[in-house]
Amino acid sequence: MLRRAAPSRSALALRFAFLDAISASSPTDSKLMSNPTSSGVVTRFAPSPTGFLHIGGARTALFNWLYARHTGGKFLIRVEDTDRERSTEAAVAAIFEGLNWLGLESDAEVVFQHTRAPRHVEAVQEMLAAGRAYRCWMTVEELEVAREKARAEGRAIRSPWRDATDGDLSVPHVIRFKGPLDGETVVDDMVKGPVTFRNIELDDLVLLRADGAPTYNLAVVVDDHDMGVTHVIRGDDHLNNAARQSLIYKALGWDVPAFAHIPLIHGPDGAKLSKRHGAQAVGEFADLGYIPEGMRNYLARLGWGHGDDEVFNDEQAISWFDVADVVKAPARLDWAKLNHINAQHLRKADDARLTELALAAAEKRGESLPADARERIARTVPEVKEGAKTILELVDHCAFALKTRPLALEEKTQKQLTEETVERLKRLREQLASVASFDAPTLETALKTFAESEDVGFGKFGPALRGILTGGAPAPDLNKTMAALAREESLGRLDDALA
RNA sequence: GGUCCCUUCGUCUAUCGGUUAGGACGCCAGAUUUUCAAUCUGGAGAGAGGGGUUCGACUCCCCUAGGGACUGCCA
Repeated sequence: MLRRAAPSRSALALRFAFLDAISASSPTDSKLMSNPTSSGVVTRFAPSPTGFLHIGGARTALFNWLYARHTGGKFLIRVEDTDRERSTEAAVAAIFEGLNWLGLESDAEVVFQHTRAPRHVEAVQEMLAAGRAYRCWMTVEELEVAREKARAEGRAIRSPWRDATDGDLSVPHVIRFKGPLDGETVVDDMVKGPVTFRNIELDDLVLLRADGAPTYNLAVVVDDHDMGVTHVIRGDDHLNNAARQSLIYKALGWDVPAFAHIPLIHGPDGAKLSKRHGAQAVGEFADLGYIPEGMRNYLARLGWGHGDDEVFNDEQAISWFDVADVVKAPARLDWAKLNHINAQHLRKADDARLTELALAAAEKRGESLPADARERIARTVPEVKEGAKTILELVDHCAFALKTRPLALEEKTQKQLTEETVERLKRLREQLASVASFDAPTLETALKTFAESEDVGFGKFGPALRGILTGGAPAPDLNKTMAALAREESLGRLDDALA
């Protein structure tokens, strides 16, 4: 089901006349139309490739993705690279790397906006022919003066060429939209509610630059229409643009899509997110050890909620998400809560996967690792993952198992190794050597049995044992620590210290 | 300057005219204890201010204050 326009008779006539004129040579909107979806909903994420994928952009993408999944619709991606000067290949790559890491992939081929320039120009020709656009020869200097004057008078800027009938076509000029001077435009926003703008306040924005290149405000409208986008979910910095864009839709005789302007994400201090707040790029969050599902959960909870639900999976998020429930106010990034949410997902994650992530993180850190690091981490991860908030913490928690014999003992441990304790630990060593299976539950029993047989509490040998096994590194319960080390390494470390 | 948006514990949020204003993170205290965490229990902690409307406002309206966006031949 496509969102076809329900244009007025005159607009329709103009449109068809124009399409006949350009006929087969120009790209038409039909080839971009996505296939019908069961719900008819089509959302999109339209990043501008001038930098990395910002955390705020990631959340915008997530909301679009969630809404499309929730409604059984489609999620599309379009790269807004009409500004050829500022768009870079590296940025495109970085954005997709971030999107892929988060698991947000387009349901159709990605559209690069700059390739659609002919179609954008086509739409402008149409508006020009219909008297809904005009050529403007204002110079940069004239514009500056006019802008200052308009600002001082507290009104929108108007070009003197708006009603001109002549002009030298051989001289470079822009083409502006000819907006209505009276009446008002209402953006019925799904998040903010109806927002009314008086048309007189809306300036005539440039559609085509002097070099003939389309501008953002023109390109979004044409592409969203051609791609069959039904719901435009984006940052609320575009709310003002929505009114101008609505006018363009109407001038073209097209249906205006539903708009949902979501508030931006701010830094912990409430100011716009910037470098001094730490990470901004999703790639940085990945490097800090956050995992995609944790990130998705946290991001979904920023500016949206479903009752008291805090920790949830994708399936739940998809079934619960609705744009109507998005919060109106901007949210602040809270690292502590991100850590907590991520920790919840980390403990549910598959051990083999965590092992690989931890190994990669350790290698990336440039740590010198034993040859059997993977095996050591694999044994340790199940015992320590409940205490880790990030992959980086997980690596820290594995550190004790990655040490190689003989371990350097802390001074504290050496002091604890009195003759009595050494003898006791030697007896313990013999007990441990004979346990049937070197797993945590069995070892726990063995330790308890040993303490009882010695008629002492753990305090009499636990700290020293720990020191010997870990060299002072943080580690889980002694039974788990030994299980992670396995029999040979555990006994070996004991022998090194008790010799 | 103009237009527009926003405002519940420190933070994220619930509430959609009637609640002791709920939950989560964080924080504090206690429990546990063989380190660091984790875990468990308890606690402190909020409707920006002022007017209305109403029998009754966090909830609806207005004003003020504060924050933000836009005001580009950037997106």
